[in-house]
Amino acid sequence: MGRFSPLPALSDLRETRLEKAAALAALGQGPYGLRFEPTHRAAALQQAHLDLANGQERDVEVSVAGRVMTRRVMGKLAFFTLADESGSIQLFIEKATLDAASPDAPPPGAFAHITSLVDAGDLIGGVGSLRRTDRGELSVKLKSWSMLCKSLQPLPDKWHGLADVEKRYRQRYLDLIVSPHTRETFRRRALAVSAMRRWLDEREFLEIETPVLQSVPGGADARPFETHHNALDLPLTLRIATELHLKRLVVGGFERVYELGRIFRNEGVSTRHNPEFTSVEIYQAYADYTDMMLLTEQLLAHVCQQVCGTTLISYQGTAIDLAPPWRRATMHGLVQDATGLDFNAFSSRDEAAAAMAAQGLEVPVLADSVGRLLVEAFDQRVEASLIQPTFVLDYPVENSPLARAHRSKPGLVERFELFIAGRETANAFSELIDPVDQRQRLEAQQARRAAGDLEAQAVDEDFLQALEVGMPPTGGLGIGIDRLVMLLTDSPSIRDVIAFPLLRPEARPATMG
RNA sequence: GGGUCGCUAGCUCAGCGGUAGAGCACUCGGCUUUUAACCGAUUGGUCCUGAGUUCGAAUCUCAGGCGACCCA
Repeated sequence: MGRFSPLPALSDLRETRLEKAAALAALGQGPYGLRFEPTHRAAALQQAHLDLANGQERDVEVSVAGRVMTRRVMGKLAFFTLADESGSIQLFIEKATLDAASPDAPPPGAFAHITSLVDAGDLIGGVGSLRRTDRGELSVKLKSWSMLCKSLQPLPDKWHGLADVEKRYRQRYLDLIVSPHTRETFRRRALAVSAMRRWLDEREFLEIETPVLQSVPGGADARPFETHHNALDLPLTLRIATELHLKRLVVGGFERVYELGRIFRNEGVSTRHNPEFTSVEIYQAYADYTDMMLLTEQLLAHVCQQVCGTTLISYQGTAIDLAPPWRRATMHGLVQDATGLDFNAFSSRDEAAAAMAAQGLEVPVLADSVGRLLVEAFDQRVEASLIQPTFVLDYPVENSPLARAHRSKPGLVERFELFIAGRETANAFSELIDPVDQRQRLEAQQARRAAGDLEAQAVDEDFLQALEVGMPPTGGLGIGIDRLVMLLTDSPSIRDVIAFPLLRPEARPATMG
């Protein structure tokens, strides 16, 4: 039993539909058809018969299948709109034609059956010739039809569609049935993901799946979901990143690897966050973060071109140009431009904090170093302003425990994050491969963890062991697929690009408990 | 976590202290060129839940639930 117990009024509607299903069964045609072979999809038919003039017929036999979206019945003539995945086409249902072509139908005949037993929402198949009506609507002039699935539930309002945002997420199937825009969003998402995989595969990147269940979560600053393995009596967490396992694969000799898959972070829900989301992480041996910048530009411009047909897109009314090359700027430079503060000049955390406070910036207690304050200042004053694609370079080492120390700037690491439309969209490093340095960095993280920072990373001994065996210099990159798809589909909320976003379970009346 | 807004028929919404409403959908009747078809009639309600104020609450108050948006 589902969570949606039918309300009394709804059961009346449902009851009538069940009665119609029974009537269909009594006519020898059940409410649930077997196979049906459509010769065409609606869009293909529309395309192929553009030349058919109004009021003209074309004596070809076609068959179509889909969901009845609207019904207009007038005496001895009826028009149904039939929608399939490609689009829709009208059924021209004439009593004389249909009854003559279906002599087997018992009285009162085939026309009476289709008009009285088929509701909006039902899936039917139809066979007939083509006719463009006087009003210019290409139609299948019906000779026979069959019920493929009797729907027991009413469709959402045919004019307003599904306006209730919550219902759109909870009953996504309804949203998909009535909202072409929603269908297009998920079609584009699939296109983006497959274009990305193809691009990587063509460049000899190997996709290797790594564990979702892990005993030590690592690779990102985030709280994990916790679970438990019964047979081993083992506490486990769901992965918060794929980084540490992909690096083990690089140690193992795979020089170009990636994984495109689901990540889980136990954090709040917002228009930009869903607890499970999709990322792709890409590792290339013998490369560094400058190589990853080039790769990012080319990969994302390619995906955008494939999905949108152009690299010039519009996001929430703002034009964004994804054609490479993209702006590159250091975090220090951007913060100085925005606030006038030169974080290279500060010699202590307190000095930086005082300067920030003087500029009206918030100073969180957890930000206990000049570097962390720099990132704070960036988040508060710069991030939202980075609309066109921008690589932000050279992060403080404190915030980047897995990135390699900068080759020429002390205290910094070779890292960039990509911002588009004011949002972090990608994150990359020259990977830290020095096992001794890595151990110290993770131990420092562990200490923060012990001090109460629940998002600080843990020491992963097995990973450190792998680094001791030796990992080639490597460039690593992570891209948030959901945020990318938001951009490519002009979607304001991450929930618009996740078919079934996490929602609190619906409240049930106490009596149902 | 904070703020604002929302929750009334299957759907979309109005009603804001005095008999629970409209359009669409459903059901019935009419209609051979409709496409939000049209015309007529009839159905359909835990007004999110609970407590309070009141002669009287969908409406006012408080608490709770769920959601949306903005902020952190």
